[in-house]
Amino acid sequence: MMDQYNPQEMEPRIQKFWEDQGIFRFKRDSEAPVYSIDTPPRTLSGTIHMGHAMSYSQMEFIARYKRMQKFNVFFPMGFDDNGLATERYVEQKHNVSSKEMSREEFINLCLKETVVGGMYFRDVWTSLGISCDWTTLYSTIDEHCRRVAQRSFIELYPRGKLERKKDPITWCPLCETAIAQAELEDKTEETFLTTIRFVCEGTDLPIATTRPEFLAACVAVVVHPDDQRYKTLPGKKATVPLFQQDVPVIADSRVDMHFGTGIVMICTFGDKTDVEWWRDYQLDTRVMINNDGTLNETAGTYKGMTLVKARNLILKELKEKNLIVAQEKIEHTLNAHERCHTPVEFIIANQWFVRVMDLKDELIKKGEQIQWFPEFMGKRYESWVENLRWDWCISRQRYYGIPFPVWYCKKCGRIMLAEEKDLPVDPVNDNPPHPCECGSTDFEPETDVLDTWFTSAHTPQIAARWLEPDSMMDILFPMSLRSQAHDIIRTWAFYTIVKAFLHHNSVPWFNAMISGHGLDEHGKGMHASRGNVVLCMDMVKKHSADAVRWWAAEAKLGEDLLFKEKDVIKGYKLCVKLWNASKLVSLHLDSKPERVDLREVDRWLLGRLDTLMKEATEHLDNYEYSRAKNLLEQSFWHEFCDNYLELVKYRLYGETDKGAVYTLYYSLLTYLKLLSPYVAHITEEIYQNVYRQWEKEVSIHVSSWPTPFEIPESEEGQTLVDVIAALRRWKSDMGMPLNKEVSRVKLYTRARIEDVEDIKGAMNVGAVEITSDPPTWKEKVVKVTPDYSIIGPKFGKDTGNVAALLEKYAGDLEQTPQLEKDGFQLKREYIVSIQKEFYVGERRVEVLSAGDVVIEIEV
RNA sequence: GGGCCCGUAGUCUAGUUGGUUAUGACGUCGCCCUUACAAGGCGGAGGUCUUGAGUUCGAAUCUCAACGGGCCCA
Repeated sequence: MMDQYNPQEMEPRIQKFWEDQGIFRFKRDSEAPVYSIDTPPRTLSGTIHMGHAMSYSQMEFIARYKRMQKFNVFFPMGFDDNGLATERYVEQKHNVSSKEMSREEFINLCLKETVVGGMYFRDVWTSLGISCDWTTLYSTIDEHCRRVAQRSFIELYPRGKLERKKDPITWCPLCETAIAQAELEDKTEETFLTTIRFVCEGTDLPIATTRPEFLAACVAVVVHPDDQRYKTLPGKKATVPLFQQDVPVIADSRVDMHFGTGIVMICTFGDKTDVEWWRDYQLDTRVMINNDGTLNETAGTYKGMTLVKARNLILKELKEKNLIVAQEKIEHTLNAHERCHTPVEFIIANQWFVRVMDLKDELIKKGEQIQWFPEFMGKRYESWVENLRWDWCISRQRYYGIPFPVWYCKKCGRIMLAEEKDLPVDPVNDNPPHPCECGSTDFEPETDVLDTWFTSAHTPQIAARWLEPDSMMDILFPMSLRSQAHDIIRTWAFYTIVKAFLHHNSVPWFNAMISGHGLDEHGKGMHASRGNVVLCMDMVKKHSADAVRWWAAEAKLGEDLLFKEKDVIKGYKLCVKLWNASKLVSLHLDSKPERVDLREVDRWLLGRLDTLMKEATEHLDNYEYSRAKNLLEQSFWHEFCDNYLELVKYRLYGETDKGAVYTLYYSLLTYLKLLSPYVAHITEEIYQNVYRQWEKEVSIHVSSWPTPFEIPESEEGQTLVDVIAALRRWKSDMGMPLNKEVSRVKLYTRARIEDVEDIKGAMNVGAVEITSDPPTWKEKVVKVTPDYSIIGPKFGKDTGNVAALLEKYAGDLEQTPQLEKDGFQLKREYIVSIQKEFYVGERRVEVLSAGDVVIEIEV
């Protein structure tokens, strides 16, 4: 029996039921086709807010839908607790610094937080009803993941795909580690553009720069080859002020002639383009900064200073020596580390790289083999790969990560890799497998750790237990779907494609569903620092998990969704409506109904549902869950509740109408199934209460996705629904109860109406007459409402007379837009409304229209 | 500067293989506690579909340009 909708009691009970029944377990031995999802492992951040709730809900809708399509759905879950994100979280939470504790101690603290965080995540996802298979749970620091990452390393190195080189890399001075190109973000900053006087063979050369502190590291100056001002310069030497080194003048068309003076200085290394030009022209290297950000001997008298301090002193010295030509304030964009927003520097150091620059063409081809939703996201991937200028740096000078399986021979410098049987290893604590070829047993362990992405690029393989005795790679890889947000196309998506290509010569997944972000009500990302975080758990407790999920389903694929609490409330209202409609239906079901002859209105509803099923299915097949949801919402609320339920009620009281019961049973079941991927709990509860006794599947979520009844949409049914709706509106306007008796109704129409029982029954009409003749009423204007806001100012004291004339000639004004009467110009627009009465002989009737039908009501 | 996405009532939004009167919700105003539901029902007001040009019998929809917003990369 259905009482009241009570999500607080019901949802946890339903979640426990799902878990107890193992509804979401992947079935290894099943014959059913597999649908696998490469899910994003959550990083440890201490909170799960509505943005996270949105993105996980979206893949969750697809998982539930595919399950009902009878796929054996693999929906794994993992935690990405390895790496900088965790380190920073732990440092902040415990107010410690990784540099001030022992490596061991810090790693243990991270591991402890990982366990705490993991439990929290599981609680939140469970309370939201995320239908992942918790038996698949992994963490990117666990033994299997360490083995996968290290195994990838020892496989790729001998194949020449990895390289250790002393090369410029982007360096985060705050995190004190190398980072990859993909981890940079743009940051706009206001700064000074200073024009400095260089000298070239006796003449002055004005060079504009935003970083005068890099003068000591200047190795070349560049002009545009077409720049008439500097036509003669390329090939000559320029002398750098203060430091007096001579540098070549180069011509390159990448120089913006119109920026500054049109001459650019190249330093090793002030920014990314410096590195690129240094590479292209094989320029000298004058490294000026140490890894701690201070200056070295190249900076001469500025040695030992920080960049900021040196900058001020250099500017001062330039000014004193009259070497500054101009200075202006400008906005410019620089590169910052996306995790801490610190502007990056460029240093040269020994680091490990994955050689992705060699693979660009093939990686673009792989991208083309993946179907992207929305389609344009594929172009984002492609343009990222096309524009790549750096190999992927995978060395991180951190602690909490997966170690490189590498030692270096102290005697001959050879690189020693771990052997596969020993993985995972920690070279700091473990010994190399055998002595070096040179005979030495004296080794230096690699103390850097691998970039987190080196591991999380393997999420499909990790979830599929690659290389383990229980590997499911053969049935799970490539995966069916990757679901992620667009901001990590250049990291997670890209790296995953790289790894799948290198190890399996394959795409990692066939489809990629790229979502937007869940933002706060002003369109800003949710961050603790902004104080705008709305926790998923709070909204679930306040409004129900289904309400939160309904909100999440609002987001169009690929687009951002703003959090507005009233939209969550909307989800709650839908649940209440669904609950109450189901309650009404359930009161009239006492057995599984047999198929019987249906009335036109029944055929209308089932025909509409057929269309709905086809459209919703098509949308879901294209991952357009929000379009399917919109159609469902409108059909359920308006067609089912407002129209069908209202007009079928009269058939439910008294003797059982088998057609009505049949239609209600299957239409409600269909709506429940179609809605179940979204509002998963309430649909399960109703299924269990109402349908489980007659339907064989243990849960609605493993029942079959509905298939059409193959009933064509009924035109006559549509006409009847329209007529009944018009009569309902009319009664409502008249302030009549819906069941108030109407003695007679006459329909003027050419539409086919053969059966008027539903009009009589639903609207309590004594007799219904149908004619295809045109109506022959006499019209009588009973009330004219003039627009006093127009005629008042216009006619002044004559307003009253004009109002009377408007009333008198209202009928004529309907035929012609204006008339002159008694010296007044009367216009149709002076009238707000004309109320008419219609008469058949002396009998007054009400007249309504509904589609092609004109309705005459005897009153 | 390059690439991509977007512009529809006060707000959010549907509709984009061209086809009558542009969808729904929130908000607002009015009426109604009709036995599933007042977190409900019915109705009203509110739109130059950013602007301009083009293609067409016909454009929110296609083309071009402009303006505005967003994201990514320089």
